[in-house]
Amino acid sequence: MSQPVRPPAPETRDRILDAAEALFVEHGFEATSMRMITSQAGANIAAVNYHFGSKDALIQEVFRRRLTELNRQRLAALERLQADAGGAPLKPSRIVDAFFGTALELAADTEHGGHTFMRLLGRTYTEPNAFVRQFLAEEYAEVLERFLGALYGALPDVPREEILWRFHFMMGAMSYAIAGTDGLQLFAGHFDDADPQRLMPRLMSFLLGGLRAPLPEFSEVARKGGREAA
Amino acid sequence: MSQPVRPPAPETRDRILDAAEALFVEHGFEATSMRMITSQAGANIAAVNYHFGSKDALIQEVFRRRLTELNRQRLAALERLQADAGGAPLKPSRIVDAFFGTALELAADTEHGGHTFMRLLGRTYTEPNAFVRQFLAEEYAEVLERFLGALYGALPDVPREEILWRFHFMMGAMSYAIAGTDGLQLFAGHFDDADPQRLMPRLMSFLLGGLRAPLPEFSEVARKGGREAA
DNA sequence: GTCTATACCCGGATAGAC
DNA sequence: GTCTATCCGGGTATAGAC
Repeated sequence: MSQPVRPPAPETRDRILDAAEALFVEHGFEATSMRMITSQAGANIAAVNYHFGSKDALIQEVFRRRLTELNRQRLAALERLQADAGGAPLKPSRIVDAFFGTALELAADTEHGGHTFMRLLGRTYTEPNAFVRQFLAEEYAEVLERFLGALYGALPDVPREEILWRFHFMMGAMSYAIAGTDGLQLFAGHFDDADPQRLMPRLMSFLLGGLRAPLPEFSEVARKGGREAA
Repeated sequence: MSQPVRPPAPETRDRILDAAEALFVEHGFEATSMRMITSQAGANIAAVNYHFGSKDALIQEVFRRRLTELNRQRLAALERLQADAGGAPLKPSRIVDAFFGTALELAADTEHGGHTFMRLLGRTYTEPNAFVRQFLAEEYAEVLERFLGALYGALPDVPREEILWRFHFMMGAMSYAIAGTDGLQLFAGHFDDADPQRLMPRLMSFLLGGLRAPLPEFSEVARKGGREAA
């Protein structure tokens, strides 16, 4: 019955990551104590510090193991589009789908914690915590560069600055879309149809409508009072 | 020289609120200690507990004093629209402007802390903290009811569920719009033009484009793999 | 009514035994 | 690799000064 090499039970570390991810979603980073995490993971308090070094480093690792994979898939989807197009300009809707659709697919995966993670990620973009923001910016640098470049090429008539802002707005909409699938939000009691299956087409319509909207006109004079006029 | 009634120096309480608001924006709720707040406000540690009862109650009061006024203005703007229309259906763009434009105007006020507050509010919609969410939901109940009703009337051909979701998406976009005016976000280094004056038209174009987008089609079969096809 | 000093318990981090 | 003991800083409650 002796197996040649029993894999050296790489358990504790992963159990801590899973427990932390779930608890962070439910309570937030700060309200989740290391004692909560380790007790849920069946580990000792000091195990977090041993395996990760600090609570902050644990948070970072929770994101890293998921985000790296998500952004890899996003880049792969974009590269597939570009290969299929063979040099021709891409359709903006495809690009948007490669970025946001991939994320929503992960959010739809309730079996392996993808949904849990995306809820966490969505609200973390605006985290005040400096090290979290710094880390996210680094993790996203390449993907943003590539997707923005693709959109610039797909929408040559739209000023780049405008595309940049609209991409930013789209990320906000997605963040709230994911958060909104979980009740207990501002619209609690209003949503009759929170079917995750339908979220993707709903969000995609909205995002593309916003991305393709007529360009804004900037009036040189202050526009104060513009709303008051009938 | 004896004045009739010297107003009994209602200072400490307000100084604490101002200090808390500023520190919450910079560090977040949890990372801001009561000792930081009271020392910045020139007050004793126990003053928070005396004036507000707890840190949570202080957070709540920071929001209440600003949010009540913002939502009052929103409702006033909506009522003005309805009075001017005299029973005729409202233009969706006007409704959107009454809600989001009013908020952005507050965000543009850097003199009296409006900007500071809106940054804080934007990221708080998705707070995991249960009591904060609960409180926001109550503060927003009436405004949401009224604005959604107005949009239902203005867009009779759009399913209400769809309007609801799109309103939710719009709030996400606005939240990120405000957060994006402060550098140090994901897009740090990308924005060349973060002029707050231009943010309003930019965001409005996007929101209206999304709101008026063609309705999504829900396929009955699972759409898995739809993106992979060329 | 307003404010202060202080004591309490909980949470994160670390050292060192095993 | 894991656990125990301990330290320091955070929120909170209270007693009492003004």
